Amino acid sequence: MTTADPAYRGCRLSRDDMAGYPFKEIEAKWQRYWEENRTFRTPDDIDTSKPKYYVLDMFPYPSGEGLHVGHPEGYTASDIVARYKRMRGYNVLHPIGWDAFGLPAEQYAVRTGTHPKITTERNVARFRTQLKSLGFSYDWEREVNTTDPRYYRWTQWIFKLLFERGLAYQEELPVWWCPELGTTLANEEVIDGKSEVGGFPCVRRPLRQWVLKITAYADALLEGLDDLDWPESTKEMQRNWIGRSEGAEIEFDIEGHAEKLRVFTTRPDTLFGATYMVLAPEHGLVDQLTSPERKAEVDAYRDQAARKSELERAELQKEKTGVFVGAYAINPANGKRIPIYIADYVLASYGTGAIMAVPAQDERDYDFAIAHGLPIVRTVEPPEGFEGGAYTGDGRIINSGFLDGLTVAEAKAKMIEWLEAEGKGRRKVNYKLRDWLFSRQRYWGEPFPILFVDGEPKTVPDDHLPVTLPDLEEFKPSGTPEGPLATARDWIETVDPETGKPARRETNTMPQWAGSCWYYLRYIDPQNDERLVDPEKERYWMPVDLYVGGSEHAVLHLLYARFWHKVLYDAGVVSTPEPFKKLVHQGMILGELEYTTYVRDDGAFVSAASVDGGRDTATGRPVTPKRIAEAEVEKQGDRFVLRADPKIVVDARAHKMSKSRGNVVNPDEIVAKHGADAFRLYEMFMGPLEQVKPWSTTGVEGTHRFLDRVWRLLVDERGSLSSKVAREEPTRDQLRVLHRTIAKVTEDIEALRMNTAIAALMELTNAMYKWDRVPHEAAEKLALLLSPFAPHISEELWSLLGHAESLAYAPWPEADPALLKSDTLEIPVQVNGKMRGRINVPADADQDTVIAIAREDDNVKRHLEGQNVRRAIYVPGRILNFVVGG
RNA sequence: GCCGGGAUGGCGGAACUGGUAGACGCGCCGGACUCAAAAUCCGGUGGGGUAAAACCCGUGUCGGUUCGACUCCGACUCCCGGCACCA
Repeated sequence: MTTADPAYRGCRLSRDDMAGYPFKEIEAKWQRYWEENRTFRTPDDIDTSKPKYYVLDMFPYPSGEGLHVGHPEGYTASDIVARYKRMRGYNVLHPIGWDAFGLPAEQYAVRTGTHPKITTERNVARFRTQLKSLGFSYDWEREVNTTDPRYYRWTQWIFKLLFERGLAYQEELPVWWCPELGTTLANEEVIDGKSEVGGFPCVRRPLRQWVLKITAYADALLEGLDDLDWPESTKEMQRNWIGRSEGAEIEFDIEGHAEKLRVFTTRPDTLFGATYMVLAPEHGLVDQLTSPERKAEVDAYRDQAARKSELERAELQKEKTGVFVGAYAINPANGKRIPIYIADYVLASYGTGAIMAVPAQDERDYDFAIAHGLPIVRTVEPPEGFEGGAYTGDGRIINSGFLDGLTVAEAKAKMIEWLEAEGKGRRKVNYKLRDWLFSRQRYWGEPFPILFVDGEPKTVPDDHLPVTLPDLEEFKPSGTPEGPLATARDWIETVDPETGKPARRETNTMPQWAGSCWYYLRYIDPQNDERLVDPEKERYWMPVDLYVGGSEHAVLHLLYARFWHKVLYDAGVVSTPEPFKKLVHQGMILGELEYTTYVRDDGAFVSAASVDGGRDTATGRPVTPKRIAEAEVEKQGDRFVLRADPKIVVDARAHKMSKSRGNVVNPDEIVAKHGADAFRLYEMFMGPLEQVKPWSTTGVEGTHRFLDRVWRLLVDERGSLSSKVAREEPTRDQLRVLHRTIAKVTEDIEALRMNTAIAALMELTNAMYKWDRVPHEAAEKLALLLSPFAPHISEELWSLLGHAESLAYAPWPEADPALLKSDTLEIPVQVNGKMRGRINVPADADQDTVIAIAREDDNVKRHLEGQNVRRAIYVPGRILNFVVGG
């Protein structure tokens, strides 16, 4: 680092803001210093003998709204760790970039005609300014942007790799088609039959699509989870999403037909109890199996099922509908004829799209059997007194021939053995995970590096990458399943560079997930035009040591990224099987706590306890919610009531921030009013990082006040170092407080407990206010400890304390264990587990001494008076408990 | 319905392996400074009780283990997040 330019040091700190320290000048000054001195630049040629730490933030989508207060929460936590690790001597990689492809920019383009590139540039510029204003220690020279052709060239390169490895294929698939958006959507972008963006109705229709074979990695993705330091809930969500289940595939003969019916079951042990079969309405054999006299009914049912939205199918689940197709299958275990039905409670997309129904051991089958008068044969003996219909627990096998008397687990194994010996079935593992629909009919996404030559797809040669997006005049979705790119004739019609034959380009583009699947690799080597990432650099920096981002990405982004990473690992491009070693989700920040009353149409207040569905339950008349001030309510028992009329219960809760509710907090305003340091500090002080927590305006004022106190402790009215700061040795007591704080802050940062680390710094400051003079050393340590949290003020204090260089690489203070202990201890004394007094004892006092001192305490003495002390339990240094009585 | 997380003062939260419940901050109350206000500084602040103490109650509910439980065990209530006919 270069010596601070006198221009910075001489920066006049204006005194017009009498209310507090001059944070505006300080923050602007240090942001400029860091930028001009490239303080947080992580060089390409690095001393690799030093340990590394890769701290990654989930990069933002640069929306037109700008940053919201949720972004800086995770970003501040990771920045604290990055700054801390630098001071501990690590090489730190702490980058940021832009996930800038996506629907909003395209929709904006449709509305206004503004090219998404323009919108994106504008939004990125705004985000960049906002992030810089918060003092994050990113290496800005490593910024990546998924919409930059130099970046998406490598996204395309990875797609080629997937294609060449047989992991990308085309298929006619029923996909969600949204007429309003004029595009298809992935399953996860459709909620209850409506588009996630916009809430427009969607229908399913078949379309030629690119699909990635993520199912080939299902087991690897499942097993890889075990060793990851990730939130258990997220790992569990991924496990459920993959949905591995073990069982058997069984073949049923069909009476009078050559075809066999294959089903998947996790309960092969119950085969003897299979009394009918069900096909999904979409199943391929339905037409063949339907008898002429049943055809009308079956067709009607299928039509009806096809028209039902997912929502309706889900909501009508109480009633199990279905129709008999007029054919029978033969149960391979007992040779019995069992009827075949179609019913929409069987999903076409899972397993084989057909099931064997065992009503005695499956609730859904039981409901259906009852509704359609089908036989129910128990094959597992329920426990005595069992009242329900289907029994799904363990027990002894009955009515099952050669399985009788076994447990469920034993019978499963034996049945599979039998099926395999008889050639009627086999062991089988099934997954809920489906292959990943990877194409979108949009403009603002990565083009596929694919040419169709003679109707066959082939990849574009590497030296012709990237395939760049053509500039369009018109961004409207064509309204047909062909995307907007279909209108770019000159772009589509091209020549295969390898054969010279005419070729057509793929007009689909990749989904937004593509760019975010591998961006963490590009940060390592962002300018490399020869390779995706230099292998040597990759080996040094990977894996990501800490990844911070929202839990809304718990499944999709994090699963897709792991999938790509594993493919790259198998291809030898990366050196680790998993990309993200430790993962943390920041909790959502809600709006300020609100008190809400309900006002009836006649103007009367209605108690929140008797409001349901927007109506007063007593009179049935409509009510409107009305927000009221905190001063108007008081707590009574476990609820809040109106102060003026305690019969009226008031709702007290914090809501998600939303424009419609008008409770959105704008970070720019907070920074302008209280400064970036106070803002960062407050975001961390609110509570545990992972927890959902409500915003509080007075809370920010509190952290601002704390920084004012720190400033006034060390700086006088003229902006110079206070005369209280003295070149003198700290006393033993001062050292103890100081070193306890060092130990606490260090442990807390390591464990990401930023809230308690800040509390410790506040305690230290409170203690220092009681000192007559502040030893220089103590002031320095305070500045260093505070610097990861509130870097600007800390740098300014550090500089006032006589340092010419930034503290960004100053060694982190070490706690001396010898200084943590005090000479005397305060020991709480209990009698029969109840607190009766406190005594002061020498730190090295033995049990007998402690007991003797305790017996002298007046209050303890009174409780021991005339009592028989049966035991005295002394936990050294912690507590003493007398057990008395008969 | 299933899976995961949670419930502690007026509010956000703290209490690490069972050992002083309520750190720290907000809010509120009182005092100092000021003509006054703001800002700042000092003190108080779970509920009851007392002149002050003592003492009693208190970590969603009920029960258990223990010298001792916010913490461990069992049952339950409510809240938040996710999945949801996955055979």
